[in-house]
Amino acid sequence: MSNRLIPAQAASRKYLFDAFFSGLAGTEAAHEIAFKLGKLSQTINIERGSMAPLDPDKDALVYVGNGATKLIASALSGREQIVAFHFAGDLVSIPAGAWHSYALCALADTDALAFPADEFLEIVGSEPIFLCALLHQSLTALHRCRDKAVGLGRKNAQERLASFLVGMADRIGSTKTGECVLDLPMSRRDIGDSLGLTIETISRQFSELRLAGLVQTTGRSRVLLCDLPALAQRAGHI
Amino acid sequence: MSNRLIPAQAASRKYLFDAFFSGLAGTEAAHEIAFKLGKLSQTINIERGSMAPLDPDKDALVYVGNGATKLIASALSGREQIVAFHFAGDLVSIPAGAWHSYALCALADTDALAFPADEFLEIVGSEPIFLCALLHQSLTALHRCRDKAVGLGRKNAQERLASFLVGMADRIGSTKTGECVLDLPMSRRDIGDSLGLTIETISRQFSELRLAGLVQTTGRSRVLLCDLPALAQRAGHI
DNA sequence: TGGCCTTATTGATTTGAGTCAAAGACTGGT
DNA sequence: ACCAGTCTTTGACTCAAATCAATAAGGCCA
Repeated sequence: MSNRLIPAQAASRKYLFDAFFSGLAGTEAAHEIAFKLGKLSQTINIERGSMAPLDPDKDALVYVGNGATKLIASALSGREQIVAFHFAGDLVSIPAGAWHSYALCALADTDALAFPADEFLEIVGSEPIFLCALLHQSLTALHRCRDKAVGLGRKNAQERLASFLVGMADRIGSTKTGECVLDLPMSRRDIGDSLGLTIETISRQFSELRLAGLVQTTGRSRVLLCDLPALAQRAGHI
Repeated sequence: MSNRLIPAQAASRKYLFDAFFSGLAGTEAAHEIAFKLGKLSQTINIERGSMAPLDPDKDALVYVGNGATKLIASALSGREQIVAFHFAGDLVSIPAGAWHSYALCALADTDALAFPADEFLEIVGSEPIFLCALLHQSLTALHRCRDKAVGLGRKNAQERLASFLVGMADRIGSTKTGECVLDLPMSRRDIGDSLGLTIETISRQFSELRLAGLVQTTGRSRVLLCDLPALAQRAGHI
């Protein structure tokens, strides 16, 4: 049983769809489903900083082939909260008509496949292998979102930043022996919007972590996490 | 395709399992699966205020047959965040070995069925109808959790409480023509732990909403929401 | 019904993060 | 290599919610 979708290596429609689909093949019915999904899918190339062009009236599923995205929720009076980051191989569920309005925005140039959620589920609804993959993706997203909620509800600025860094290390860092090099594709503002803090507070907390010898920064995006266990400790992780 | 599990009417093991299963029946393979799941399931009766006795080392799935529960996440230094509330008919996914430790606690006497998640998925992995139901439950939970994250990250105390009340009205209130009567099974402390606020702040915000004529309270648990649209407006909903 | 214990409300004070403001450092384009 | 514009850092001050403290109300049991 395959639970993990794999990232795409190139931007062309064929590669993108193949990458998406190759994580799922294996059954006899797969060919027909591939055909239907192929027709249903919309290839989107989102350039850094712009929004995925999604129908705001229908729930969407988006497969992120490569690049990186943020999922932004907007409440009244223009306040924005980044609800999740997604990287190559992730599948994002974007609800329409919720309390807040959601938009998917690229942090780097991104190639993706978009599907209307209900039709996707219609097609895939009889194929366990797809459903399993979807289920795992959504459970992973749910568990991440809960951990995020703990941070937003009960942690101070430093714990939130530490938690964010540990989480990113896990997803996009190159770790070895307690150290980790991270190239963050998001700005300080994005980090703030994700952690419920301001850009100034993020900056101050970076300074403190630097002073404590837990991280080093190079330029705007490169971060060296010197001591992951200590950072996880500061993050309030169990 | 059935996406919704139904609540149990009585506490006995048979009724509980039947209620759980009747939301899912329909295929030929159902009988065998029912048998396997029956063997796998553990009936638990959790009394008000106590924790579900779950193996802390294995991911769990819990079907809440009746009653009400809170899912609590604990970070270091004993801080607790309520990550979700669940009512009759809900299926809860509880991860082990995450950043925070999770526990399911009953708000009222509750009857539930507990399953080890991996074995459950093993059994159910080939049956689309179960997977669909699971998928829908987890997507609903994910979308709720995201909306909660927006509140925790970007809303002030009053907006959070308004949002909470509107959400509860949706799930357990009896609504008619813009008004709604709610009997909250959770204490002010629970509300605070869910909204990332203190009990005092909750109390003050209730007072303000009362003063604004948006709610009336009777005793500790009864709340009358006088004007749902206005409340949703205060909640910052789009 | 009365008494006791728990939970909720209200008030005074403190504090951590937000806001406003200014200076410094990257990055991309020419 | 330089310049312009954007992003980041740091500092001074403000404010919303936390904390501390005391009173009031609600619910449960004898």
